[in-house]
Amino acid sequence: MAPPEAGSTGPIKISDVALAAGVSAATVSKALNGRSDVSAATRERVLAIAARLQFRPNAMAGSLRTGRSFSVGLLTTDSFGRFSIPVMLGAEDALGSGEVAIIFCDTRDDPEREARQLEALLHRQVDGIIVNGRRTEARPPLIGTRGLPVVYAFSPSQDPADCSVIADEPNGARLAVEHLLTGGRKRIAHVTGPRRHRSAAIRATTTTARLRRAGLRVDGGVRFGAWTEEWGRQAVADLLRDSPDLDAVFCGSDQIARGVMDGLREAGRSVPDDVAVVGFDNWEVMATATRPPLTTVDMNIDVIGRIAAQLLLGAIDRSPTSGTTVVPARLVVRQSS
Amino acid sequence: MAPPEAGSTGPIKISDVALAAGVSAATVSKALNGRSDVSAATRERVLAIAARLQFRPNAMAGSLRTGRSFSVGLLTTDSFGRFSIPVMLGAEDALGSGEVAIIFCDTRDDPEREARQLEALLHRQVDGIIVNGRRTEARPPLIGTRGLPVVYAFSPSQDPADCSVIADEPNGARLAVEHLLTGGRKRIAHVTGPRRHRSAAIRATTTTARLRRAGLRVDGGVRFGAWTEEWGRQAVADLLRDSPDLDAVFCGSDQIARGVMDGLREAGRSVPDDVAVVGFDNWEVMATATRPPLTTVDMNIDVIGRIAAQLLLGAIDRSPTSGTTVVPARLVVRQSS
DNA sequence: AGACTTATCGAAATCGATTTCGAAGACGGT
DNA sequence: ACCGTCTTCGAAATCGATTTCGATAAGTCT
Repeated sequence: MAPPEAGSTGPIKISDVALAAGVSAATVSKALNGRSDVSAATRERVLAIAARLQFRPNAMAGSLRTGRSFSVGLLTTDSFGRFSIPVMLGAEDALGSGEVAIIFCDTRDDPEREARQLEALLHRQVDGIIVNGRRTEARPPLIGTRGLPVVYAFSPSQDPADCSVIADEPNGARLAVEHLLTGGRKRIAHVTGPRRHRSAAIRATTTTARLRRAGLRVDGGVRFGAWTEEWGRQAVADLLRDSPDLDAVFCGSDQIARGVMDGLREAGRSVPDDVAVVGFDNWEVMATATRPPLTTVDMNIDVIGRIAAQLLLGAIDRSPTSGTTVVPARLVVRQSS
Repeated sequence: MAPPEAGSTGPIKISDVALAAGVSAATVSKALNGRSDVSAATRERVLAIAARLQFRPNAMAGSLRTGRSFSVGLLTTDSFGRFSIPVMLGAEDALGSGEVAIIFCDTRDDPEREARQLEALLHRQVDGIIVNGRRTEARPPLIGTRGLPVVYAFSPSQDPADCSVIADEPNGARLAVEHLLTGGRKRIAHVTGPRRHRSAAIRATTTTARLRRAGLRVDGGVRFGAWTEEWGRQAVADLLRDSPDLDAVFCGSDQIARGVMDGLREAGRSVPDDVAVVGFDNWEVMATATRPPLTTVDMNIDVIGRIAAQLLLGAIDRSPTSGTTVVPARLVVRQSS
């Protein structure tokens, strides 16, 4: 019953289909790709046989012809995946989940390794590259890309002419402060990361400015420290000593917020009744584990990934975008405010 | 001075190098690949010119010839990256960081999507596939892989003949219990995840068995619940009521351990003086943020990824491995025990 | 019937790198 | 001087799918 399947070695090639259908490989190709000069009867027969044989065209042969590999590289310094995973998921959506493959490369923060990975991606003829990092500091642009489209996601390029997609951190900080102001809070403190981190500096500056516009000051002054719970606990202890009647704390990260809330609880302050707390990052595992769950700023990193991928596709299709695209943040309100 | 670089359109091909060197493409190929029938003088000249032109052989042409794409798919249901990222990093190491590319595919837990992703990977002629999930429950094997090498990492296949690499959870649980016993603890409780989760069941069974071997019982009985801090807090409150003189809690996850430690502190018990706590997962961000830092079991997921990749490479080289490989866990001792 | 259009198909070239195999030249030995 | 050997190189085939273009057959029109 079963036909001899034409030399059963290896995967099915177009010539196998052609042989089984009694036509040439050219006709099979035209039938499968909807070209016009094939009769309806032949087309149907070819389609049926191709389906029965589970024929899958060899992507590499096509790529060799077209010069497009239908794959992009994702070069990231974020080994933990905190920022690279959302970028990747967003990009995957935009790239048609399978249409264009994402090749993941972790540089482990080693420039030499990054150069090697880039070399490998070029060798592999990727159609474009998304560069990602866990810092919002601008990073040195890739060198030696030889005209290949590159989009920087989350961590922008130092060259403003490059195509970068970043989070709107000032907007995020403003959303948080305005939310607290709307809730009637007047004595708002700010605990954040290291002063030298761009993210910390920007969020602090924006917070200070927005409060001044409301005729207020950062209660207790901006507290720079580390992105850790430990620092959150310590900072809130200091704050409660220096300005005991604060009624809100805006934190530079969810981890800090966690420490702050622990500190407040241990000091006998209730959240949100006595003190409201707002975080930054919307790191679900942190924000939903606090007591009560944490109101926080979400930078929409998946959207950044999606837009980066869209811009990359545009650049691949010869309509490159230059400059920086800013993605608005969003406030996720839970019970801590 | 600069030679005309032979029709400056697009990337450098081997024929461009051949033209510039005044030899044939065949000779260039042999020179670059260290074949023997090229004179030393010619080889050096070709090498110099290829370097000057920054020639990079087209990987797709080679793949078309050899039938190998030098890429593998990583098909995962773990969108959060908690388990897929370490697997990916380990695999990247084993795959020579760039030699073999990793194509990341997230199935979003949707079987239909998984089938599409698989189809795309096959179409792309990947040399093999690593399947990953966030559960340790056995999962249905991939169907329609047509002889392509597949290795299941962390989340094994239901078919015991498939090649799976999993964590040694019983070993992990034993390490934790023995560590507590060595520390002189006698009244050891166990708080873990949902009873229907394989991981929870295995860890509980192993814990019970190991304690019995020491002539002890699980203090207060195994407490099944959820993988959350909330559950950890609640469970420890119950435990302190039911068996107030417990001196250790082994937790099924680091998140539970966090809740347990918070509960203990609020009940006035000190860790580790009054009660020792051991977690499971070594999720750094959790384990290092507790007070004091958490002793916990590390399943060596990166090693699982590395071994999975090695087995996959073996299978690609026609020496397939069948059956399940178990990777030992390791105890990371911090200050909570 | 002869000229012309249209529909349908296949042979061959193409993409870029590699490999096989034959050709040509250099050289040594008798 | 002639034959054989060894070295060095290049023409051509190969991988698989697509596309161009020419060939053939069928049908249409005067």
